[in-house]
Order: sequence, then C-alpha cells, then structure tokens
Amino acid sequence: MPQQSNKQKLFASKGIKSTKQRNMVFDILEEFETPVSVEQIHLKLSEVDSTVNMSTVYRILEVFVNKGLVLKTNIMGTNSAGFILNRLEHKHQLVCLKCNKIVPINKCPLNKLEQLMREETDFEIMGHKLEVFGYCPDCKERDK
Amino acid sequence: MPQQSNKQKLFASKGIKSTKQRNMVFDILEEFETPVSVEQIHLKLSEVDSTVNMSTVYRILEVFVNKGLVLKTNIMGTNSAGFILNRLEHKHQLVCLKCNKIVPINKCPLNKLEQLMREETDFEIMGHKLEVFGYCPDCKERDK
DNA sequence: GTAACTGCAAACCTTTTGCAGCTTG
DNA sequence: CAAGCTGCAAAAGGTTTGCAGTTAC
Repeated sequence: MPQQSNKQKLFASKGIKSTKQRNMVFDILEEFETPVSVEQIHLKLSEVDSTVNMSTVYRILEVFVNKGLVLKTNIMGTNSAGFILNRLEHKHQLVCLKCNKIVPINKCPLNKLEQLMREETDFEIMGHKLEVFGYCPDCKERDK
Repeated sequence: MPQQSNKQKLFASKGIKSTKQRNMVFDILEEFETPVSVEQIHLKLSEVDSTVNMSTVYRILEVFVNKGLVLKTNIMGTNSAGFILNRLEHKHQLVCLKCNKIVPINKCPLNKLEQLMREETDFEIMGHKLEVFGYCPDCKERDK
C-alpha cells in the first residue's frame, strides 16, 4: 500500500511519531480543500472512533502546524481557527463580508512574487494565503 | 479642523452615528498599519478614558466592519481577532511560522487580479489580505 | 523500557448578550 | 424626544493545560 507508506514517510521525514489519531486527522485533512475547524475534524473523527478527545485534536494540529504540514488560518465569520493541509498547489477564496458566501478564485499570480521574496528576504517560504473581501451580487443589491 | 470634519463626513456617509467612543476607536485604528487586537485598542483607549468597556469596543468594531470601514482578520499566532482600517492603499506581510516575526512586503501584484475578479464574479470588492508564511532566516537555521 | 502521546476535567481567554441608563441628532 | 449607543455583569464559545494512564519505537 504505497499511499500508507507515503504518509508514514512524510511523518518520519518531519520527525512526527505515527499514531492512530494522527493518521486519522491527517486523512481527514486530505479530504478538504478549504480550511476546516477543529470541531469539524473532531466530528468526522467521531464517526470512526468516538473516544478521540478534542484536546488531542488540538495538540495534533499544533504539531502539524509547527512541522509545516498544515497551515493555520481562521474561518471567516467565526472565532475559530481553520486548518488546511499545506499542499503545493492551493486555492484562493473570494469572501462576501455580509453573508460569508465563498467563491473560489482560480488564478494565482503569486508564484513569481514568492520567488522574488525568497531572494529578497531569505525566508524559507512555505505557502501563502490570499483572501479578497467584498460584497457578493446579492448582498450588494440588498443593502443599498 | 478639516481632519475632524473628514471623519464626521465619513461616518455620516456610512450612516454611522458619531459618538465619543467611536471617534476614539477610529483615531486609534488610524495609528496602526498592521492588524490590532481588541485588547490593544482597549488598552490605548484606557489611557485617555478608562471607563470605556471592552464590549463597547467589540460592538464599535462590528459596526465598522459591517460598514466596510475596517477589515477583520486574525492576529497570527493568537486566537484573537485583528482589526485594520480598510485603507485604499494597503500593506502585505511575510510572517515567520516559528517566531511570528513580521516583514512587510512592498509589492502588490493584485490590483489587476481584483479588476479581473470584479468582472468575472460581479462582487463589489472592498479589499484583500495577503499573508505569506515561511521561516525567517534565523528560525530556518536554528531548526534543521 | 522510555519518551512521547492521549483522555479527561478543569482552567483560561476571547467574544457575545440582556438589561438599565445615558447620548446623539 | 426617540432611536440608538454604552457600561456592567453574566454566559457562551473556543482553546489550553496538568495529570495519570497508555502507546510507539
């Protein structure tokens, strides 16, 4: 099973001990292309194993973030954190400030910018997050 | 005093009633170029008027956000919201995932992208937020 | 076998809310 | 004056932590 072994290699390469819980959380993260809340992850986990504790999820995500496997952002319109796998490719979002509707953006002019910044600042760049704010057609009309 | 009157005009144009507290919060926001937490705002307020309540600050910021005067994001590495004036010009940041060091980015290739999105999605676009994540030179070395 | 991970329960911090009194236009 | 804003105190929501028991290497 090469899938399995890829994940194990990834964990090993980052110095992350492999546990049942960490494997499950990672699998869940792989299913999503937009940021997921801890609650969502915990809920999905519960379907398979209802003994896994919320604080365990928090701790696992903290490890993943520190090792660069996952990016932590926040979920628009809430006070909770959102977590997303730090894939090489990525998605951007256009977010309505009023109704929180989300429209994906399919263009990304930032790869060149990243390269430029790498050279200028000597940061090791892991990824980026772009959010564009505005009012969607519906809210735009309703409000004025 | 033309400054003052500009602010009043801005409030009026958005249908925001002018109060002592709102004026003070707005003035504080003007001092910052990166997102500020509610606590920071409340602290600064206290220096001038220690009777202003935290919940008032929250409610004022909510109004400002709903009227498009202010953008709500989050402060990296914390669980608290960050607020920043929705200026026409804006700044971007390069954030170290490890030590949370922040380096400003002086290039923004996104104005064209905004225009493009406006046409494609019919959103009324108010602004955008770009965060680039990585490890700063110091942390990059320290860790591997 | 040992260091690291997990579950549980409690603590902590941030944000929201109901209500009574006060301010602004 | 009326509508809307504010202060206070309490509740709600999200996240972190200490500890004892368990698991991965």
